[in-house]
Amino acid sequence: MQPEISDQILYSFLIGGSCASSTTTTTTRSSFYPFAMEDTSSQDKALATTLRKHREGERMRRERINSSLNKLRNLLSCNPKTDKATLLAKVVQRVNELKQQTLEISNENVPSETDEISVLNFENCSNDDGRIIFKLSFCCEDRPDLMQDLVETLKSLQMETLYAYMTTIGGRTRNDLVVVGNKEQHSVESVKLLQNAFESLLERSNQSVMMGHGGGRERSKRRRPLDHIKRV
Amino acid sequence: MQPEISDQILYSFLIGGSCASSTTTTTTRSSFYPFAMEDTSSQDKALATTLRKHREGERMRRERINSSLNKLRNLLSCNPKTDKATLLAKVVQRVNELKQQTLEISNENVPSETDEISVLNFENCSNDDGRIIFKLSFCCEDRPDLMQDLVETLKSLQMETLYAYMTTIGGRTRNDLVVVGNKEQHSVESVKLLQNAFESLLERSNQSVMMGHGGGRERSKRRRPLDHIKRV
DNA sequence: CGAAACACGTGAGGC
DNA sequence: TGCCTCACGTGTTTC
Repeated sequence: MQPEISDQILYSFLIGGSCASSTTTTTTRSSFYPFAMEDTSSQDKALATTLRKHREGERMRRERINSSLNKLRNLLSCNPKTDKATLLAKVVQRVNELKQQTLEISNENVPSETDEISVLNFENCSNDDGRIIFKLSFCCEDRPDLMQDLVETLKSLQMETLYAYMTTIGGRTRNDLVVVGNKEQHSVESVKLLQNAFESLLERSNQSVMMGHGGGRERSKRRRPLDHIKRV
Repeated sequence: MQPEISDQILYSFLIGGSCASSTTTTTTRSSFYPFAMEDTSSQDKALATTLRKHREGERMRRERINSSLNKLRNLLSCNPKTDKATLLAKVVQRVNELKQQTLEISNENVPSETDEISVLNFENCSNDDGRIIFKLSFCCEDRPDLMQDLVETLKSLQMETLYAYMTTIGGRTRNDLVVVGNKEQHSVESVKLLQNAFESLLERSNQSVMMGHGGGRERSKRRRPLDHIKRV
């Protein structure tokens, strides 16, 4: 876009043609014209090449930056003409969102070392389709028939599983479930039902674990030093 | 940092002091000095304020951009002195990573409309601790005893579940499992074992579904228009 | 016309 | 010293 100024003009300008930068310049200059070569020493030439390198380096730098900016425009799939400031603001927002998402996912599914239950209903999920949705999370000692137990518990409560994220590490398991019930049979109060049902489920887990090998079913082969931790 | 040049000098320079930009300038200028006030008309003053606004606007723009850049420096938790180019390159990389991560997670867990099985072993997970790890994914019609069936199948194969991500939507379910087996009993060949075992598991699923209400267990109450789709 | 965005070349400063 | 990065003010374009 901008017309390229030749180096000749450039360094002549620097040496002789200083205007705003030099306040001592007088009007009585014998030669102001750029191509008056008698004034140009080797020093001036060196300065000129320095400036040229500087200029080119700066251009490369701008290219690198703008290259990344364009990539970001594509990644956020926004208008190619989006200006830098708004683009970067959007990038900040997006990175924040993505960071939080992955954090939630990766942290949520790590089994805790103590037994826990959490039940809540999704008030905001009020699409009025006659269903009521609950989120259920619990951590406990793992056992082979836990899944079966879980399914039967929900069946007895007349509830269905929508999503289940289950993680088992070293004998302990964390389960995050989204379950639905009919509104004819369930209300917000069913939170307590779920709570009670899964408390007894965890209770059964503990008993089965505490009975040891001789009693009920055999324990998981892999043990990690968690058995000594108190139950809540 | 940079010394602020007064508007006076500035617009005088613009009008009278044109050097490199104007090629028609002659040496015979009566007044070249910036502070020759006799030349300053109201037009010049207007031009000066225009320039001042322009300058300030540009400063604001830079501030907005650099503000976002600093936020990104914090978000990526990298050195506050990281230069713009490398910072932006890192941002591109990070956004790509995060995008792919969340995409994998959110897309992987949507049940497909056709029955599918995929088994592979993690060659790269060779920590030589006597265990061999497999990743197992399958989609099929949902049924109440699926989980129990799954657990029993793995038990018969002498394998344990490390992670399980299960999603059920409208009667169809997708299960992604990471299972481990002992290296004394299992090798890479066990991929086929798993494949066969879960093919028959899916086969049982189809039979139980096709038997309808009269036969086996009752079907899920929520139905979506998928039953007519051919099985593979 | 003004407001806003961009690329440019330059001076300053860090290593 | 030279190389690199930044902030700055400007000329230009677009709406």
